[in-house]
Amino acid sequence: MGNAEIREPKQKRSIEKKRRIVEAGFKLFCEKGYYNTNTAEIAKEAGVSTGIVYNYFTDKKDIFLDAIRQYTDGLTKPMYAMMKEIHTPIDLTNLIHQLIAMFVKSHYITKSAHEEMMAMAHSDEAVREYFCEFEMNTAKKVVELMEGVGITPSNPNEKVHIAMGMIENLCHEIVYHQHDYMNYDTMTEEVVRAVVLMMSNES
Amino acid sequence: MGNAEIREPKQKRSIEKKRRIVEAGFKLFCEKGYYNTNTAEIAKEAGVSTGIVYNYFTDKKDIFLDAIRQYTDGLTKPMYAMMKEIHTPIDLTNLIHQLIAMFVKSHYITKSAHEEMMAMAHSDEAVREYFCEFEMNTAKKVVELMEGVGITPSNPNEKVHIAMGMIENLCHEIVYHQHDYMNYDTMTEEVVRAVVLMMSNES
Amino acid sequence: MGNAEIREPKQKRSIEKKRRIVEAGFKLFCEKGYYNTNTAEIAKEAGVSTGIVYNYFTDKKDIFLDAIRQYTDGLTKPMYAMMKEIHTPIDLTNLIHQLIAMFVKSHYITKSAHEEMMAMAHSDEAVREYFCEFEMNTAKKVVELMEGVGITPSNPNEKVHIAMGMIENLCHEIVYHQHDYMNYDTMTEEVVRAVVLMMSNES
Amino acid sequence: MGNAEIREPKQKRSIEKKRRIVEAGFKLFCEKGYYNTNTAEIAKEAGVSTGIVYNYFTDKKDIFLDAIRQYTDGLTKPMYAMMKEIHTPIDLTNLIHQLIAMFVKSHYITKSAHEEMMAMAHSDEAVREYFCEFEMNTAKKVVELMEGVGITPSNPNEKVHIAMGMIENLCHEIVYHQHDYMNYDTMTEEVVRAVVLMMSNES
DNA sequence: GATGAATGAGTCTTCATTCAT
DNA sequence: AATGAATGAAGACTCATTCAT
Repeated sequence: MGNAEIREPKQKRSIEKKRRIVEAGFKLFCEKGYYNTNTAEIAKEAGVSTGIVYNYFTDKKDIFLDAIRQYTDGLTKPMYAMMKEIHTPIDLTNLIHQLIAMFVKSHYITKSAHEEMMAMAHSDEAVREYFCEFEMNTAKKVVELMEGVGITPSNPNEKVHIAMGMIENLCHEIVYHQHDYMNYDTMTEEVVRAVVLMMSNES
Repeated sequence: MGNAEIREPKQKRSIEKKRRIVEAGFKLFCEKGYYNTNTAEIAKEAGVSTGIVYNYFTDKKDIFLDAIRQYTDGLTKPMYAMMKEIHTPIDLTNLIHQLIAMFVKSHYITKSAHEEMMAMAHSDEAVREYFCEFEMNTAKKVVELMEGVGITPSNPNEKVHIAMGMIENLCHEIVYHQHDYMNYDTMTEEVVRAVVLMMSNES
Repeated sequence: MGNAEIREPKQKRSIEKKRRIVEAGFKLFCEKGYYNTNTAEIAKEAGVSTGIVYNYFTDKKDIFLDAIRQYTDGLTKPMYAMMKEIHTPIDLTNLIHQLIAMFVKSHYITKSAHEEMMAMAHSDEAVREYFCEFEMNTAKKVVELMEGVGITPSNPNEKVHIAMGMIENLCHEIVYHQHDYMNYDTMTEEVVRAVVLMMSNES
Repeated sequence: MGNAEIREPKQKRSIEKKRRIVEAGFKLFCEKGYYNTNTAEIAKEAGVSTGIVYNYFTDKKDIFLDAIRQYTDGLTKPMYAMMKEIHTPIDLTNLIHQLIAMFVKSHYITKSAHEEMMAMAHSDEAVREYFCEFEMNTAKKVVELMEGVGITPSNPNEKVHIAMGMIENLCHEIVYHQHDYMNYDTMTEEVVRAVVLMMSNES
């Protein structure tokens, strides 16, 4: 039946249009959630007609998948860039601080993309797979980069995973929850300390 | 809306019926997500008619709110119970291990309730509020209990929050992601070590 | 996902409602064709809401399938009934005349159901299958009935098929085309004569 | 609508392009039906842009009308050619056999064009009219040709119509339905016999 | 209290047709 | 003449909620 062909835009204008749709979708998904955003809104936000969306994406979920690709890239690219700049000797404490600052900034930008992605991962195999691979790749990359600068803890995979989770949680806390019985500077200090301690435990 | 009165069931049979609806909703929300579960399914799973659901709940979201109440209770009650049993002197390492084991068990039961809840928190003020308060109360309670058994780290609020986040992440990792490049026993060891180290840092 | 359950109505009122929907669909499909009839129109014509249609049918095509079932039943039932009444000795000429009269009447009622069905058979496997089986069963039944009254031509299957086709064409001609350069009484006479001749050719 | 002028192409290249579009449309309509074929597919199959289609045709239905013109021409031209070659004395049996062979061949080529056309005739006045006239003209022409070779049955119009219908049905049966309880050689024999008998009945 | 049939607004998606280039 | 990206109206189907019984 529907052999609507999805064109991978090569023209500059088309690329730009596709980008605008993804961006619009991403923004709305984050603000209101996937299921509370309809395609008409996305199209309107992107400044295009509803029909054209389906020239670039197979369906609504396809927009979402592209959106989380953008989100994860936005998260990892600056991290990798930062870590490539590092040269020994390293002040690990300082480095983690910088990483956290960077992540917090990303979180402010990407808003609630992460939770939305996690939630989608329940019911959607493609999202789950993407997310799982993303986590793995990121962790591996970080382990590599750490090795490159002489940080070689025992159980590096596990530690990196734990540390990334802690940082992730911290960012969320800072960006969203704003529990007023906590001091976020203090919390950050504690996270940094814990991560540094963990990574210092040489094998 | 209208003047549909939501009755708080006093009769035993009614209480039981309401409980069954919440349980059915909880189960299905976890399995398939809030938006992929419809009220007819919930009613069927609960063994009641679709109409009766609206005698006990104002709307679908109301079921969800009750469901997450059940989820959080299921999470915290066993924890509180366990911690009340503790008497000094404490083997903190062992205690954390036990806590993790307990959480993992809860996670296996409650499945993906947590992510679903987080995702709903975006678009729904009531959910967000509930969740925020829940986290705060739990953390405070834990701090209290810790004090009671003589564990008094510096920045207790922040540390408890961080530790709970780590344990939460660990559980998720164990229950869902199954990254095969990681050893979960090792990961657990590392989490326990980090938490113990953190909590041992007396003020 | 959608496990919308199609209920086979047992209640009198429900059966009546399902019947009304099929009838409305049948009428509109015949008048305007399958693709020019939308579900809202069917619902309106049946005097029900659009939603309720999907309680009784899985989709639009399901209505169509039921409609053609009704059409074919309407076609064959009176034929079978008539043939059962026959007792030897037979006036074959008279019988064929009666059959044609009956079919013409059915065609006036069912309008263009037949062509619509044939057209649908192209693109839809279920329709094709149903139609093919229907033709076979009808032909076999007719052969049987003929044997029962002592009409035993050579190649009965083929002849019955040919004869039914001729009668079908004749009916269509009479009901729809109204070519004014032809005399339909004459045409009928000729069809009857040809069929009688064919069937008289004993094996 | 508008003032979109449909140009009747005079240029060789344009004529060729229009022909390609009709051919593509015809092919796809037959394969998948009118409503399951979209203009983009037709354009692609024809190797032209979607836009150019509307330079040669007012709308989608216009392509269809041209396509059935092509279909009917493909059907009648070889028939007329064959009948012109005939000289008395005639072996009517043999002639009908040849005609059937020719029609079957046409049917294999044109696939399901006929049913599609019939179905469209319901909802579209232009199609109905075209088809009605086509049938009439063909029948008249056949009667003429028959007279030319000395075949002059009583009621020639009616008989030709009936005979053409029988042959049409036979072809469809052979090409599409493939009922395996029938022998198509036998069926063909019977059709030929019936037609010959009918035409031999001189007035 | 209980049922489940009924409602109809809302959603994703398609596609004939147009138009800027 | 030609392109193919863009439009937007229309349609099939879903589902939270209501209400007659």
